[in-house]
Amino acid sequence: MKISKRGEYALRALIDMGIAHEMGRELVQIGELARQERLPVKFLEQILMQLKTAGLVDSRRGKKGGYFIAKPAGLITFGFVVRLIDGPLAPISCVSQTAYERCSCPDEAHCGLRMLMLDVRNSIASILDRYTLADTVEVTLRKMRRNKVPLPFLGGVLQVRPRPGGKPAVARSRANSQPARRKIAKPK
Amino acid sequence: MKISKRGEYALRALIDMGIAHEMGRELVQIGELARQERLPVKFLEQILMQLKTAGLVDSRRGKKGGYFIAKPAGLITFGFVVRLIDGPLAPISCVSQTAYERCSCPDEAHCGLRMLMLDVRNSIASILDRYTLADTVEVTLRKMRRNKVPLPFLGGVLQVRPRPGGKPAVARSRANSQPARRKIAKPK
DNA sequence: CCTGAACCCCACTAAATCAGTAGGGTAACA
DNA sequence: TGTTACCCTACTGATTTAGTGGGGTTCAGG
Repeated sequence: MKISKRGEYALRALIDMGIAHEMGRELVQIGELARQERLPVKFLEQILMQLKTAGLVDSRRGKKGGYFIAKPAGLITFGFVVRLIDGPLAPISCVSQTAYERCSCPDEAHCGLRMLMLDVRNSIASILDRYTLADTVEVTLRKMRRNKVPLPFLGGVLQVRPRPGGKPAVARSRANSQPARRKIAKPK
Repeated sequence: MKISKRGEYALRALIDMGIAHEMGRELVQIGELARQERLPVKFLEQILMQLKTAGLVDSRRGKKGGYFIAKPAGLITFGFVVRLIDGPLAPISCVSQTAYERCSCPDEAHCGLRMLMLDVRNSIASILDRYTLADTVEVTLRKMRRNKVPLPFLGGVLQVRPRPGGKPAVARSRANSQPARRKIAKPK
């Protein structure tokens, strides 16, 4: 039931970019993302390309370039990203809603495994399709502030100037565009 | 988030053996399982070996041999089987309860992805660790009876004899002359 | 106009996993 | 003693994974 490293890195990078945006940084360079999450630059580059093609991320080239999320964090669900990188959420494809495929069992309507796996897939999807990047960014930042750990993407940030037509820079508005629908469970 | 074919086949075979047991068949031959689920015999054989080593299944050799579940179906959880064949349920290993492994992120306690994936893993585990083979067998049989579809593994311990001569029978007339003395175990 | 930082775009690959095949060996029943 | 069905090991082709490598293009700043 694992997701791939590729998927994991994609999600980490997106969360980082979401946090950066919330901190007033609209551009993040790939090197900084890679350093923050301690993962290989060139691999991350591939992944960001994929996210860009999918419209989740955009970038600016040139000397002061970088990446940024291409739409409001409240509109990016984890389900979308995981499906994009790792394919369907369903444990077996005969219960997938987005990529159904018939399986080898003789009678799908009376397949006990199918009933069970449908439960599992619904349970996964109900989490991953409900939570957005905004939710996670908000929870993460709140927790960091409460525990007084240094926030990322603060150091030497003064070169923030969006291209004309870009989204205006916003300085730490905790108010979320999309209200969180559920609370993320606290780790033990 | 897929489980492997191997895992899927293992679960199918176990469910079949559970049904067979419920129908009064204590032994099921591998060929019958493979035919029922339409999957390669030799591959299934490997899988059953693995289940046997794990103590889920036992077997009898020789001419009237076969496989059977080695303990009450109510004690076999899907979580156990999936973990056995496919490894941990957790989407990323830093939220696995049974096979925790540190990930590359700088601060696990404030990792947004981790919080989310912990939710996912708990949600999966709560289903897979709660449901047993007995539950699924019961639900499946009830549904089959309600919809009046022919039940598999009828015919008690008697088995359909193959055509003498070695070649498999062309027609699949599995008409059972014996009125099935079905030992219907009452659903709880 | 030049330089260098940063994104863009392929190609490639070592290792692992997957999904089986193949081919005997051994126990038990008739 | 022969057949049937389980037991065991090895192997393999295809695919996926997790990256590397190496240039090319764009753009700010001097």
